[in-house]
Amino acid sequence: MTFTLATWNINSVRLRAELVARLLREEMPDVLCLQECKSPVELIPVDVFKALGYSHMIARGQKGYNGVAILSRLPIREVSAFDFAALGHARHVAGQLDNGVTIHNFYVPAGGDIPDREKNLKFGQKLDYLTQMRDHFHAEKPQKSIMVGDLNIAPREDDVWNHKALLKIVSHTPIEVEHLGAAQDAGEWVDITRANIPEGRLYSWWSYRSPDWDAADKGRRLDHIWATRDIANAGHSSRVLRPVRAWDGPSDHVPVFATFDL
Amino acid sequence: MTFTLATWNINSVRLRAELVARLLREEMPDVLCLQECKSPVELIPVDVFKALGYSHMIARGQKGYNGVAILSRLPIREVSAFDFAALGHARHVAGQLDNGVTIHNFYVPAGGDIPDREKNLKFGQKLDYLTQMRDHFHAEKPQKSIMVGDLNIAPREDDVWNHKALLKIVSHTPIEVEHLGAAQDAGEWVDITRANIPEGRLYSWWSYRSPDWDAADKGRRLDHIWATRDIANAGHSSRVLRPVRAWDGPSDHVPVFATFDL
DNA sequence: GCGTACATAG
DNA sequence: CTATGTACGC
Repeated sequence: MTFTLATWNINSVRLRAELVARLLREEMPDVLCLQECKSPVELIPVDVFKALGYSHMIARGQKGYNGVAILSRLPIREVSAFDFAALGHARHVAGQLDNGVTIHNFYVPAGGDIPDREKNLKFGQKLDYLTQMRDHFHAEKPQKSIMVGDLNIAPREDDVWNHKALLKIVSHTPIEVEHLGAAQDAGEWVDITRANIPEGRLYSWWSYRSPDWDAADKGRRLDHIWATRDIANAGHSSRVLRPVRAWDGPSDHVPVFATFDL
Repeated sequence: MTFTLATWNINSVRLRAELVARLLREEMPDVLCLQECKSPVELIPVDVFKALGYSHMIARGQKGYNGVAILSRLPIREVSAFDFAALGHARHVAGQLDNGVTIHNFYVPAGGDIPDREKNLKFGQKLDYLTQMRDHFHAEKPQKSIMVGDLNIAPREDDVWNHKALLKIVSHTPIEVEHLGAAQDAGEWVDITRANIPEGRLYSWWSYRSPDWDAADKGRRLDHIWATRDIANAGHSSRVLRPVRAWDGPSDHVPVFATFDL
């Protein structure tokens, strides 16, 4: 049995419900994980997604910020919603499919502009969030699990357009990469995207501030799909849908896909 | 020679530049007077209007409020820009055509919610504005002139959907109607719209707050075209373009037209 | 209800 | 550059 899952920071699910619908129609993943829904759960336009066969949703929302949702063609039941670093933010939801596979959907704090926890509260919160993620996955070793989301960190040199220039830019600083790596190690997570596409530059985000994002190509790989060994061993393939960045009224992130042989 | 002029409170000329273009294309008035442009003059999209043959514009603007503009297919030179009641607002501009006809474009203050100058500063300013308008036209008797705009007063019983209910509602209170009448008398202005359409209810504005504006029809005639006797005597016809209220993303006002035999 | 401005977040 | 919330004006 083949299982396709996608993750996409949608930057307002209400404003871009039609873009979500287009992706569902064109790509038909079994599960789509969204971040930055920026909407209370009850205002997410579920009818649009139901009409396309996505009759199941689990989500956490708040008014203008954050928010995560898992849309699914398969039944899914909510199994957790973490609030790492006690921020009171809607940054995680997890569900389990009938086949026993657990899916974690994360939206890691962006961390502000200054990569110094003394000068920038948000940066400290980002590191704390990752530390608690590490501690959680250390205490409860995940199995038969997939974890996806906008982790707001591009860990590898070829995950950014200019490694050297970005070493002091939040999302690519060594301390963030270290913290993310610790969380990954704690859960023994396999980076599925890079397992399938080990070579070359790969980005999932391009800033809105550059109108020539395609030509300049100053991207970063902030959106990730990880899986536990048991799942990763069975075989998988990956795609990053760069063309979606050129859709009309786009998100600054593009969807990342993975297909698993379960 | 026939001369067609229109007045329209556009409620943001930048947001509705395409609606203005549609009106110009479909109706081709010689002159279009706009109010509530809500734009500095230099940010008005003049190119859109130039491309349709409206190569002349005179305007007064400010950042987020008020703002008046006269678009013209004929050469027009600015002859005045009044600041009655010294509000520092962009509420008037006047221009003269090569044939000597002067066109005044006014946006009279709305006056707030409470029709009492003791309790509501804005209401006092509205009355003061009209008093100074009266004094001006008393001192400088207009000739060969047309004056248009959103005067924010519906003077007649059949200019509102419910005369009795609106007697205490700003825009239809007796004191406002009196003040407007005094300004009209001072300039010996002829109400061209009502000279052509003397009978029956006639509205140019329907609130955004009523989704069923058409069926409920709780309108008011706030937008006017007046002319001095010399112009009025030569013959004219009038239209109020109610269907424009149903255009996509409409203003809450519709254009009022007059055609003169000059 | 629908504009604007400004602040905040990314 | 593109979102949101808030406040204000009409």
